[in-house]
Amino acid sequence: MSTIEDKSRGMVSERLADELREDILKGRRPSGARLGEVALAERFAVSRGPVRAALNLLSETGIVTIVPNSGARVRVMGRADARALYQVRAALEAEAAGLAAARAGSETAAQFGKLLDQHAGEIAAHPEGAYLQGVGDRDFHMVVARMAGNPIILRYLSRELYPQLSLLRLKHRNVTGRGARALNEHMRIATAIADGDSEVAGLLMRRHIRNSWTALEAQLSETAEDPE
Amino acid sequence: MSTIEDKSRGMVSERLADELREDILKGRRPSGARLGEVALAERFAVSRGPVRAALNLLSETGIVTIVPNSGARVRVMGRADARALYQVRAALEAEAAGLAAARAGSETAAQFGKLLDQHAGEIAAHPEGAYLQGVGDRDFHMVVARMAGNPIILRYLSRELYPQLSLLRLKHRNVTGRGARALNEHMRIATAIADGDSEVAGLLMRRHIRNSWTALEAQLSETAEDPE
DNA sequence: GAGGCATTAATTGTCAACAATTGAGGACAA
DNA sequence: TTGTCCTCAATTGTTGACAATTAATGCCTC
Repeated sequence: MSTIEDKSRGMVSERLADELREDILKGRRPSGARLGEVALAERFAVSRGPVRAALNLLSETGIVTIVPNSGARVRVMGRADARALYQVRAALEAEAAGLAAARAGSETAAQFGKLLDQHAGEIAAHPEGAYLQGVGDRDFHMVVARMAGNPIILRYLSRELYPQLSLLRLKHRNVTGRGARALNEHMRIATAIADGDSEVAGLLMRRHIRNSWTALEAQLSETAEDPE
Repeated sequence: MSTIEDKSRGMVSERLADELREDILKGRRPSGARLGEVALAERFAVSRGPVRAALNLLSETGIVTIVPNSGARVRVMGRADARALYQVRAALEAEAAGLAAARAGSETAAQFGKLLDQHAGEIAAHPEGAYLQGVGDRDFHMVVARMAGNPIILRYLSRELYPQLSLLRLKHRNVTGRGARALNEHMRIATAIADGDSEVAGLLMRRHIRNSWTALEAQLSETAEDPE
């Protein structure tokens, strides 16, 4: 079917990276799968140059690991990786929440209200756990990250940590009905940000992510494959 | 002279990246300088393939900016970039200090003592400000980052934030005798870490970096080139 | 039969030529 | 003189062939 498909704007290597990222994050090409350059080049009807560039791009985001002279594979996320990920996430998102609070304006509360109402509707429609894994939860966190006004934080979160999170969640689909609790925590964070209370916003965000980690860790324990 | 020089192990692209990074961080190839692929390829007697790979590597670290179809340049760090950098640094290093404290053992205090004694000696030898810019200050922060045991934090700090810091400091050489004060702050942080006091360690580290930013910001104001 | 070593097929790293895009410079018209 | 358009040189993006490294296969020795 699709050789490289639709949008012909931009560099081939970036379109390739987009395709591959979607493949990986959608569950095709499972963790550990080889990503041979020749195979990919044939699959997308393109030479090996752009393929290499695309693989390098994806290795930056952390969803692909490249070992020199051996090749690229879809990253396998272990328990230690997940823990490290959530630690960094807690630090960066707490900072982001604090910065966002410091920059909050008079219209901030209304914006958050609209967004969270929408999320509440989605949760009501899908009562059991569709919230956390979809784009819903990330939306809130992305909004906060953008509000922080720090391009480095935004880049780390959107380009590296969140893709890795998606990869991590591929195997632990049902994030047991934490949706309602998460939404509640989001609302409290939003209030603190809108109030301009940096300290509380950062604290609540940190706690929120810690709770998220606790829930995920329990799941990791259930489906325990390997001790480490 | 040197074509690619000495160590012939490893990939050409990585050796190239090392050479270029050193060139940039040593002050040759000033901010904004073009990094044409053909020129670099001839300069290092190598083809354009590895040059492209090396430039991509350096753009990941943030000391080179690449605009598609236009080329690569040494990054120009503005005031906003510096502020964002120090914000992220504060968040990540505070987290690292806290994690390090949580993992501290009985030998930690002795290790820090040895390191900081050495730093004190260096400061005594070079009373005016050689401390902060050299490898000395970074050494302490690197030790803390390693102690944290979080590979993501370590990678961000060593591979991205610190190179950018070096680039930023290229134009503001003399970090007015903050050496002694910085060392004092380091000692207090080390004590907190060795005591296993995560909260205080994180707090002190955050304050330490905030102080560092204040000092740098003053210098940026003095040599104010552009309003932004 | 098991372990170690040379050989070989497969894959990645590098090269040099080709295609496409960009930005500058100049000519021309208003 | 100024603004616009066109042309062209320079640079990046892509391609396919060549070299080097790796990992597995089979053979030989113990």
